[in-house]
Amino acid sequence: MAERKRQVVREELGGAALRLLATNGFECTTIDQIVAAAGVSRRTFFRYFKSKEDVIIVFLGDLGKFVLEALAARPAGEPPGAAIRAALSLIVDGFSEDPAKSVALTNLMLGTPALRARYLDRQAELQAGLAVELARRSGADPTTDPRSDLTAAVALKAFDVTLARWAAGGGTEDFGTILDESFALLPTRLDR
Amino acid sequence: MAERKRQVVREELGGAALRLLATNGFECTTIDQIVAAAGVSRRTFFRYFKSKEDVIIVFLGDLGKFVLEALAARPAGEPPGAAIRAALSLIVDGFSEDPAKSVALTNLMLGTPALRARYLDRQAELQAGLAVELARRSGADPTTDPRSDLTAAVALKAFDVTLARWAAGGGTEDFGTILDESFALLPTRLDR
DNA sequence: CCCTGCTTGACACTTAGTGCCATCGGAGGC
DNA sequence: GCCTCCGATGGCACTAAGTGTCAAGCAGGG
Repeated sequence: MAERKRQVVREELGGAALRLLATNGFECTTIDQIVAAAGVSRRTFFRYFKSKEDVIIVFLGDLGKFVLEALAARPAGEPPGAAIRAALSLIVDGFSEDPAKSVALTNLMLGTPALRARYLDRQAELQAGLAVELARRSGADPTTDPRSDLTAAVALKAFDVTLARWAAGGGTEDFGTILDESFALLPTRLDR
Repeated sequence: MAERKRQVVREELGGAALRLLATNGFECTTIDQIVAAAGVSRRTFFRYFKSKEDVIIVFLGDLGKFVLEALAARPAGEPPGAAIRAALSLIVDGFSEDPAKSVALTNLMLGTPALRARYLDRQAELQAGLAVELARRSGADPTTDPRSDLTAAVALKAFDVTLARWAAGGGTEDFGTILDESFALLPTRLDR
């Protein structure tokens, strides 16, 4: 009940922030503007988000967790590249639900230094998670063998390249298709 | 003459900042402390550095430029992986000049979220630069062909893994050797 | 000697982010 | 129906990062 209410405020705040940030840019939008639009106090904002960046970045953390779960659920015999590609489908589907919003968010994130930096940091975290999962699947020791780490890095970079290209094209191309292309063009086949 | 003086102040400021940041941590060190140690005013600090993060991050930009120049100077026929590895020797040498300081700096950077994020952003910039240079060497069109981008990403990730491992080991191992190992363990050979 | 250009310090101001406390409103016990 | 407890909120004060502005100091050059 209280939980429900909290969720409402969170969405109101997130929605107002997203709208303003996408319109005015990250640096030019102040938290006072956001809370005014959402109808709560400044102090309340910081009870829902750790920082201004956090409004945009938080959901990436959940997304990463879902991808990790998806990877863990892939069949054991599947090659690493295919497994990661499949796990990423989750994000691909998310994007196609509301392409316009996804493109706006992506451009905001990739176009704002502070946000881009945070995005990369989150991605590095995900990469580490993927690496331990890949190591578990292959039976390698991730502390001494960097191969799974490198494989995860390569796969995520393919995703990165795809994301940039997709957003640059305004989201008109099919994300899944470009992603497959990127994986195919990888300077390795990621099949072990 | 004025230029000389400016350089002195810059080094004084950078040195004081580095010492304090390494000792007290990034968040716990205030700019007031830094300028007090360096003997200049708060305002002057911001005439030399854009932000607190900048003190640590600026030199990465120069480093990146040097690496790009080094890559451009490699013989045309050399495979991409070998060329990048060779270009990175520059950084390897820089590290071995003062290992203790390098390790401290690395740990500070990788251990502080804000700095790590900026580091990754700089690295992404370098990656883009490497990609256009690789494309130029291979005659590919970087706007449509993501292969050079992916190759650069893979190589830098090998560097990343190496850096983390080297810093974790306290800088006792030989950086160049671990870097070679990482490149050898890459899930691809980067030879085209 | 004075003029010019550059660097610096001081002050004021905006904004992000945090700690603290008073208040309000709903859920449940009597 | 009333009281109580608890979580959410708002307001206030405070620290710290940055930025704009201006006046003073300090070179070198005519």
